[in-house]
Amino acid sequence: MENFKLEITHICKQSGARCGILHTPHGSVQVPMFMPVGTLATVKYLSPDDIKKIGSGVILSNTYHLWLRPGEDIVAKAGGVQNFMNYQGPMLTDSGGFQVFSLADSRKIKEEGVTFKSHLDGRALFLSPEKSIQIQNKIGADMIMSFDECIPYPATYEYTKNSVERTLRWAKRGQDAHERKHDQALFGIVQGGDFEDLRKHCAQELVKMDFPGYSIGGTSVGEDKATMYRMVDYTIKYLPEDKPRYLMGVGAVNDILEGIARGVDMFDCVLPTRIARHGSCMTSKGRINIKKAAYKDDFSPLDPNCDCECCKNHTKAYLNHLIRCNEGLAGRLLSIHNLRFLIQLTEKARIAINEDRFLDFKDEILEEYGFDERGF
RNA sequence: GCGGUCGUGGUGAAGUUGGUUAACACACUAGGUUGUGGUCCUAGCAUUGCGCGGGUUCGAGUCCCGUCGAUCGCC
Repeated sequence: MENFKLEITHICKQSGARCGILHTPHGSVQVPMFMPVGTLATVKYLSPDDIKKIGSGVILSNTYHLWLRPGEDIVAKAGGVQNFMNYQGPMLTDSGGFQVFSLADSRKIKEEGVTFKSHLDGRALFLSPEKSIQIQNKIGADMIMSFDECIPYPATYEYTKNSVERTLRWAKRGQDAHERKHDQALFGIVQGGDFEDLRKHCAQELVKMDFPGYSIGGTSVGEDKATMYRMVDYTIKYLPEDKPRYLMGVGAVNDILEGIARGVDMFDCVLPTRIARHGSCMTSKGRINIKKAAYKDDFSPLDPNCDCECCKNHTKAYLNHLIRCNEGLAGRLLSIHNLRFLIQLTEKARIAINEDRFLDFKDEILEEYGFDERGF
C-alpha cells in the first residue's frame, strides 16, 4: 500500500534508536510514539478533543471488544471506527489474540482457531485468523494485527515451538483473508517466548511474508524486565529497518526507554490510564499515589514540569479529594496527565535521538524518576 | 413514674449451653496493576479492649447487682 510508509529521519549515533514519520491514511505521525488504548472505541474518560490535545499520534482499539459490543457491522455502518467515535486520526486494532489469552474462559486452541467463552455472558465464541481479519476490515483502523497466540510465560520450548509454527500459519491465513490491503496495514506478530532461535525463526518467516509492519508480542505477560528486553533483542535484529516495529503492551517508563534504545517505534499500554483511574500518577520525579493522606492539603500541581490540562489547572489537594470521592473528573484529569506524561517522554526522546544522545537522555530520565526494579 | 429491649472499632454489625488469637463488610492506611472487565489483588487497621462500676467463676462481650445512655410500650 502506497499510503502507509515509515520514513526514517534519523538514527541516533549513540544508541541506534530511530526517529521517523509514519504515514497512514489518516495522517502522519512521528515515531517513536506511545499509543493510548481505547478498547471500546473510547479512551476511557477522554473525548476525541482531549485525545488530540494531549498530542497523541495513534490510538488503539480492540477487535475482541468491538466484536462483542456493538458488533463490527454497526461500526462498519457508522463508516468505520474513526467516524463512529468521531476521531479522525490514525488508529490501530489489536487482533483479539491477547484478549482470548487474557480474559476468556475455557479456551481451546485448535489449528482452525480458538473456542472460548465470552467474558460478558459466558456464551461460546470462536475466533480464527480469517474471522479476526474480517472483523478488523470492517472496523477499519489504519493498522491491524495478525491473529496470534500469546503464550504465557514461562512456557516450555516444545510448547513455544509448536505455538510459533501455528502463529506463522495463522499469519499467512490472515494475510490471505485480508481484503483492504490498499488502506489497512496488516502487521505480523513475532512470538517465540524467551527462546532466541524461535524468535529468530518467527521473525524471519514473517519477514518473508512481507508485512508492512511488525509487532513484538508475548511480552508483558508476567516475565521480568531483563527477560522482556532479551525478547526484544532476540527479535528486533531480524526485522527490516524500513518497517515500523511495535512492542505490544509495554508502557512503563523504563520499558519504553529501553525499547526505544533497541529500535522500537511504537508502544501501547493500558498502564497509564488504568492506574490513573485508581490514583497512581507518573511524574518526572517518580510515581506517586494521589490518594495518599499526605496530599490532602498539598496545593501544588501534580507535576510542575508538565504542560497538561490537569497540571496547569489543578492542585494535588483537589485531585486527592476527587479520587477519594470517586468522582469521574479524577479519572479524566489523571488519565490526561499520565498519557501526556508518556507522550512528552517520547517527544523528548525524539529530540535526544536527533541529537545523538539518547543513551544519556535515558540515564538522565531514569535517574530523575528514581528508577527501581519495578520501573514505576 | 412503671414495664420491656438494647448498649461491641470511624461505620454497619457477628460473637453458639460463659472457654485460646473479638467473624465479616464498608471506611481508613500503605503498596500493586504492562496488546483495558470503571476492575481486581496484597498487607495493615478495637491502649488483654466489648457504655461505666462492682460481683459470681479456674475462666465473662456472654451470668448477677448497681449506674448512665438509647429506644419502645403503658399510665
